[in-house]
Amino acid sequence: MPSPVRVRFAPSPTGPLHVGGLRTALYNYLLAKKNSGSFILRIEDTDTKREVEGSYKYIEEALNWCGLTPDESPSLGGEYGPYKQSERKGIYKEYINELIENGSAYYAFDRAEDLDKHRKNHEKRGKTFIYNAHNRLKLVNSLSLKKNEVEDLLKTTPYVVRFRMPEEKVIGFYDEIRGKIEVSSRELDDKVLFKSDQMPTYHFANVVDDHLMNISHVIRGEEWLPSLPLHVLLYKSFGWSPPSFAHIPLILKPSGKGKLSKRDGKKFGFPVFPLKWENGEEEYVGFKEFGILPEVLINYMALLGWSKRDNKEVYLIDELIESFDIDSVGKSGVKFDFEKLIWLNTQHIQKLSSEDIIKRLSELGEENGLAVSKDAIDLIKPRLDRLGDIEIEYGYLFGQQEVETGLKHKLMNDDSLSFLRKYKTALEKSFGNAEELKALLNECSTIGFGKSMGAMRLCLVGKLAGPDLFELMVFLGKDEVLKRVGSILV
RNA sequence: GGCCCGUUCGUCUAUCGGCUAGGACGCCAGGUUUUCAUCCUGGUAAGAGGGGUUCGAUUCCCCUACGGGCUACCA
Repeated sequence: MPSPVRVRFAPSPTGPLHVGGLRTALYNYLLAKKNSGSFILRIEDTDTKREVEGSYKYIEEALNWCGLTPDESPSLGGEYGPYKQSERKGIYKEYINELIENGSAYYAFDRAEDLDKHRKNHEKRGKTFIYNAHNRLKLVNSLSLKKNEVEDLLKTTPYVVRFRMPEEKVIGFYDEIRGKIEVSSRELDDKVLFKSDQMPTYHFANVVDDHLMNISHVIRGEEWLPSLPLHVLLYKSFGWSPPSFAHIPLILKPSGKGKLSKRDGKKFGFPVFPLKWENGEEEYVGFKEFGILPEVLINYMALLGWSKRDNKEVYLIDELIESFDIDSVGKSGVKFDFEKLIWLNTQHIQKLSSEDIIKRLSELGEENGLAVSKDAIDLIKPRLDRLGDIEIEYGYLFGQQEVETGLKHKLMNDDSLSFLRKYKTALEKSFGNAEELKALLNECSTIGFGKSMGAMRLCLVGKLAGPDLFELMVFLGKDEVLKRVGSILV
């Protein structure tokens, strides 16, 4: 029987969850669910200085909103807890000692300033300083010092624990997406595993936790690929068998260079976070507030870097779980395409019933007191591309709108005004269904059907847009229609 | 600078040695809708460059270019 699939999403609480992180979480989730496995949320808060208040809560809420609910997490608990690395300090201490004892790691006492100096000196000579087999005996550590010196220093000075990288060794490893990769250990350095504040670094905590939590597959961003050899060596040093690894490509800016960053949202005019994020001066609108459906965000993130041969584009989460496979994930960085997200949103919205849309709107708290009736949604659904700003975009459904002055000058002449007067009088006497209203307009029209509609539309909507004129009239009702026509006649 | 990863229409992608290189978004044109949107039809547009291997390369190999990542007691 194969061992169960257990995957983890392991963000640092250094700010809101961004789309890259969301996609990593999604791919992990899909792999877990496809294999009836577990999806674990682990918080990697080993750098206390960079921790941002509210991040954890945000990450959890964002995952829940998207439907990527973990099976085990800091707040849910689970058999393999604690799920916050800051609460696992004792565990790391125990395991780091094991590595020191078996000779895979050693103490180092170099001051940060001294190492910086070395780096700068090397740089000046066009070289790179690496803390490795070539240099470590010239530096201050338990490999270069005598035993009693080390013992003294351990009591008096801060120290770190470094990995003892083999001098010359080809490290081969396998990535599910990229295949076989080989690196010479000569290029690698003696990475710090344990910091002087007694906290582990990412590399160490990550390996220990993945092993202890019985993680079967590690799916993470491509930025970790260069440190994979180190991680593989760490597993070896412990005598553990490593999980399988898949490094997924990064999400890039829509245009220009580099990774998608939180500033890009403002720059390009779209959200980059699932939910609203406020932190002091910072304030970002999320996809949720913008009116993107959570299932659409998920659908789009899945498609960004992954596809099936069948050309299918519109997926529900269950279909994704069914179809997903890690080796169909692309290798190259992908640019975020907001237009396509909006298109997908439209597609999903059209599949919802008007009742569903109203329910979604009320969940969003979309506009308090705004009475979005089923009739209103029926009217605008085909042109609904997002669930945000309905009271602005379709304000004419809920109250009279300012008439665009340019159009007013263009369309409102003596002829059209006299038509409107005539139609208004007729409507006062008889205001029937859409069909009848249309016939009535035809009767009253002195300026041609098209122009008459234009004039009416301008009165009711304020611009030349919107749903079918006669259905709109029925929706607004006699009084409102007469009021709006009346106000333009004044 | 060093190391690692990548490179098919503007964008997301299909193709796992036989290609008239397919789909989707966008854009353009036409049709339906007496507005707009929806919808339908059609069009636009791609294998970074150079060497190999091969009967045949987008597919395999090498070089170059470009893009991205890493190079912290950050993750």
